[in-house]
Amino acid sequence: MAKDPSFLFAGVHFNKKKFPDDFAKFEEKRLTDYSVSNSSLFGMAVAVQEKVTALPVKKRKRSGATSDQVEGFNVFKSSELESDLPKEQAEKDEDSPSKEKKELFRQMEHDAVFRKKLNIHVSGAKIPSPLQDFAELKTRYGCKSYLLRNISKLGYKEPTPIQRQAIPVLLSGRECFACAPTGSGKTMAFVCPILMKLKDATKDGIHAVIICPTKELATQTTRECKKLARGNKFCIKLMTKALVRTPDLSKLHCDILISTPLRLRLAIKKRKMDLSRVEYLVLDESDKLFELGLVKQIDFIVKACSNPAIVRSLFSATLPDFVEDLARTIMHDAVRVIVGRKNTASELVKQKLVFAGSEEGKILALRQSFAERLNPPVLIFVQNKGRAKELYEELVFTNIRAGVIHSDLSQTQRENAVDDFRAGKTWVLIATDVIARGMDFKGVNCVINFDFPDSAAAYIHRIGRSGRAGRSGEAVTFYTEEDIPYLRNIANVMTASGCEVPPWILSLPKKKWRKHRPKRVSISTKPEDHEE
DNA sequence: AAAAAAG
Repeated sequence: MAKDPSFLFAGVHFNKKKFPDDFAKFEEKRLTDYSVSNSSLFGMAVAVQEKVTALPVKKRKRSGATSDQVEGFNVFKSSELESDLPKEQAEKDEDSPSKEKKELFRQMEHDAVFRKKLNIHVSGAKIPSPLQDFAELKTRYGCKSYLLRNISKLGYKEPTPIQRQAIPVLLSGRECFACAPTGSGKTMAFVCPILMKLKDATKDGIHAVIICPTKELATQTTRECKKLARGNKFCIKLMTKALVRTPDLSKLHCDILISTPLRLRLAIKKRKMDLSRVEYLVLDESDKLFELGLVKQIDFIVKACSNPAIVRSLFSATLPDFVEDLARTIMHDAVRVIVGRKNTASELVKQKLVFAGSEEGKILALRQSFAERLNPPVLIFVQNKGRAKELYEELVFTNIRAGVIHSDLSQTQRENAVDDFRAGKTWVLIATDVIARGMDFKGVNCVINFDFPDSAAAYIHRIGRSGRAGRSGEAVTFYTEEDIPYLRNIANVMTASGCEVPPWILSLPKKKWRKHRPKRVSISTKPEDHEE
């Protein structure tokens, strides 16, 4: 296993030198904002705090120190700063400081054991205890009954590790990096604290913003928010074309606004949308949002959210080091929550590699596998839009009910493709990476990587459409001669999540991700090609 | 290097 997890993103071309500048500028502004709106002392405390909290992270990177050592650092730090104790602990035994200290220490030991049991790794100062159960939301944080009712009605039995830790962190007003496997309930983990913190009396401005990399994901997240908020009069809005055209967008009231980056940036720029009162900003699939081409828009949005008391959080199943480094320059006293190991695939997915020989071999292998056993719903990922269209043409004339989705389709066509697949009208959905991230389809039994993925991160997200919410799943990845140099990168992910890989693949030379994707010959077994 | 993110 490679020591450096950044191998995962070796193929991502990212100008590390360039963007820290943008963020440095932002940071400058942020610090001055602090000194204007708050006391300058507070601004200084921020800088000092960041210096201190950066230490354990660096230590971890260099020496591969375990999270326990990192937590040990926090134990030390917290016991020094008892004036800032969480309320519930500070209230106890006010008359006897040594007893108070002991009780706190006992609690922290207990938390450390509990986190270890659940494979939760944390770093940062004064991290709140993980939740024992959802009921604790009421006892510890005064959560309203409607939300607990919705949580139970929606079938959440007990919190997943990311929910156990990220919810208390966000509720305590701390910024947060969160990395947890695909399908482990990250969306609920950031929506729930927002709903709890919103004051239903306020009727002005935008209070929380969630950014998603695709329209499909934004739509899904909006629906999820509305389900959790049911029975309450919160205003939850998806940033649609129609909404952008609303007259007087600058006076829009909305409790939670969900948007894709470009559309929101345009609304701020052209329609004077006002984000200065935003209290919560969530960057979902944050590593995707920090990719070249999107990061500038994210930067613009982050700057537009000028409320100095804002709580920002980053969520993803893959969190490369460069994203953390970049984000750390803008985050303030952030807590880092990692469930399991960073950048690993869901262990619920049984992964397989299949040598398909050539491009023609792939379509044959697909046809044969469908003839033997078609266990819908099945998702098929291809390299680009053109190939999605081609493969769809291949399957549309068979008795297999197939759908297709990619960004060349109209908004309605895209929506229909998702809806039909969800409703079971189509058994097989052919897709580009547009739906590789975050999309939650009920019980996808099998993900087929018809074309080899672009990166280990893409692989992890693609196969993560299956094996969600505790269900098992299957993933098959086709490869050809051209893909062999990159096979080992995927094989490493497979072994890390407990799947068997032929030994010869693991002994292949290490290779960084390609700069040029293979030009794949067209998928060409159309009947007319053969008959004429 | 493609895909996605506007209109």
